[in-house]
Amino acid sequence: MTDGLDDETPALTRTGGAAVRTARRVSMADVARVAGVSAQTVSRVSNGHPGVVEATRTRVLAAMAELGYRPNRLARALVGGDLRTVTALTSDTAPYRAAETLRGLVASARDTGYSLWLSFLDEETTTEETDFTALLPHPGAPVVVIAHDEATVAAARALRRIQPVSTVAAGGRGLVGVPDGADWVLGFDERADAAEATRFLLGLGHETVHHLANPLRIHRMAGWASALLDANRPVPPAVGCASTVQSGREAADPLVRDPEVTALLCDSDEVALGVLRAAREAGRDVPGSLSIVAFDDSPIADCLIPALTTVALDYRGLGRGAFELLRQRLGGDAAPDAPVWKAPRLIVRETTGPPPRR
Amino acid sequence: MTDGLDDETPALTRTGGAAVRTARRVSMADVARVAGVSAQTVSRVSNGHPGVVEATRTRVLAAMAELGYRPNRLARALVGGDLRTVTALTSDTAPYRAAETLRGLVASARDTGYSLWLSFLDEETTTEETDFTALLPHPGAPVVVIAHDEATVAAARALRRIQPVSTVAAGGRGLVGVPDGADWVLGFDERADAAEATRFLLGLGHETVHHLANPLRIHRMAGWASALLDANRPVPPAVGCASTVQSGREAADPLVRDPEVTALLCDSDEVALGVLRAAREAGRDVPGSLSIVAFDDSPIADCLIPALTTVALDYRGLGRGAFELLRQRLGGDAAPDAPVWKAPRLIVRETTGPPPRR
DNA sequence: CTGAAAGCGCTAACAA
DNA sequence: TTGTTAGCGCTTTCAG
Repeated sequence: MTDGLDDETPALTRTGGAAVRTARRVSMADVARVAGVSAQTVSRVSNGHPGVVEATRTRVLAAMAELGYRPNRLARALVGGDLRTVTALTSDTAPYRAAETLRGLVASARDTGYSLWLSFLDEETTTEETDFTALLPHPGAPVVVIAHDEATVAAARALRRIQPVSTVAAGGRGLVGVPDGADWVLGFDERADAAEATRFLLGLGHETVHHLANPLRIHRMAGWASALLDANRPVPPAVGCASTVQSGREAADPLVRDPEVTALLCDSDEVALGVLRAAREAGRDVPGSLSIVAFDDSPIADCLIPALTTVALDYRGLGRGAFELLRQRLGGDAAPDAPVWKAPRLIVRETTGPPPRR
Repeated sequence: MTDGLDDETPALTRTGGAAVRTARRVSMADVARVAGVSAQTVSRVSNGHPGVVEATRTRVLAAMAELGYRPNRLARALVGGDLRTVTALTSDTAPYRAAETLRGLVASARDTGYSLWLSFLDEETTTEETDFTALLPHPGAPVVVIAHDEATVAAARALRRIQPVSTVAAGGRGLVGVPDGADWVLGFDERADAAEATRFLLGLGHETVHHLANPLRIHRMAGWASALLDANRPVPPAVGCASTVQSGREAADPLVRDPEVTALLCDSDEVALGVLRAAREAGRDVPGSLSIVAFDDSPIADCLIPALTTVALDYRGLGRGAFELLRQRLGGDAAPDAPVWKAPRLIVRETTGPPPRR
């Protein structure tokens, strides 16, 4: 190696087929040599340890800059240090909620110099008998599980057993099987949100409100039921569905054929889309003969016809919050006590109105 | 907190705040001791190296199983070995395409024992002056860029310069700025797909077809234009838009107000949803006065009202293909020459019909 | 066919 | 305040 400056990949390309190895990284030793200090001092500077006199510090920093030094996170992690990586564990990133939560997670991770390792729960592999260690970059790696279905909730629990401190289930609060109030769980106040939406529908004059619910979200159900009870209304059986368009369509089918059903609370915008289709096929006019309120306020809500009345939920903020909580539990910083996400907000659009006249 | 029942966290929790270290992993040395061989032999077995007599092999394997040994990938990578990790680089996982591609990637990665590192391009950080090394787990890490917009395309190009072998742009072929025919790029035959969709619309009797296009997808535009030209039809200016619902709605606005526009080819289902809304606001009936064909066949296509005529594209397969290609380029296996994804397919639903009578 | 030695890049512990 | 010694878990030489 002669000059500096080159970094990139000069002659290397021709290495011939297999795993081209990059031009020997600049290591701490290199920096140390240039700065005329020991590797240890470079380490201290690199990690912002106290007790390095300003003069040397500057010298080391200069050498780092000159050489384009970047610490090798693998080596750092190997000695028990921090890989500076969060593992996001989930079963699907396609649903709006999951995608947004992930985005929030990634954003704050990056802001703090963390990288994101993404692990998917295998759909086939059953129950808790998953090999979680295989899902992690290394044992003990901090993970945030983005919990929104049975598989992810089970995973959150199982992980707790293996890794006491480092797991946080974003969106988990209010899910069956996730201990409520656990300090490693983060989620919206689903009970209040559902109650509010239900009251809104009641206020429009509906006799009662039906619920197309994700069976996992017990707090939503509780909020819905109690709002009904408080108003002395009958509580119809909740109808279970997954949080997908198709599932919504199928689950809604019997409901929309029942003229008694005039107001419907849906688990998500995706579900509501399916409901809209089912209603149309059953000849139900929305909102003329059927009102719909959903949750999420994803980008589709605004453009559907009719546009969806829905509760806007800040999943991105939730993702950010999950990361903060994780760092905090890892002993990083003090608790970030400012509220992390925007308050939920019922956005009234076109799918809601008074019940049909009898 | 007193009770039992709460399972989890045995004695470990009390370690006191910071990074609880898990109960010392079992290492190669441990296995070696139990098997009565040297660590080196364990390594050989672990990596399937030849030249280990069957008897020892079995013994080592038994010891591994007994101890629950898992190789430490960080240590392995540190010595120049393979981290067994793919980095997916993209700007957003929310769009259906990106989400599905990612899924495919993750699926085949897992099947081969790889993990996935997810890196997001920073929206703010401009141009190619991004610090790509910072986006990678370690220098030289193999990455698949899921390219679908300017930022990702730029990233794909920039990465090439740094890492000759290991990048593959899924979905990149046919994007401006990605060298066509490059053997590190994988994508659908967008030209043919767009031409087919255009011909379909022409066949319905439309005088011409307008195009709400992602300006990056030149091959789509080429296919569309040439289908028009082949049929001796006028080629109207393509209207640019991003691949989002809102962008579709805005971009479609002038188009749907123009009665001359009777057929519209849209960049994605998301865009088409926005178009549907714009059409509705302009009082255009779909498909009565305006026909729409989109691309993707995402879950929403089927449930929109009217249901979307769209070209189904197998992004999941694309993701799988990208991973295979990557492995192959890394010198892994032979080329997987079986086609990796399902052929595109025009699914005719409810947004298409003959043009309005004049 | 198997083992021993050396070292990847880093940090904890101790010494100076 | 700084340097030295060790060693994380693994793989690559090179010997036996």
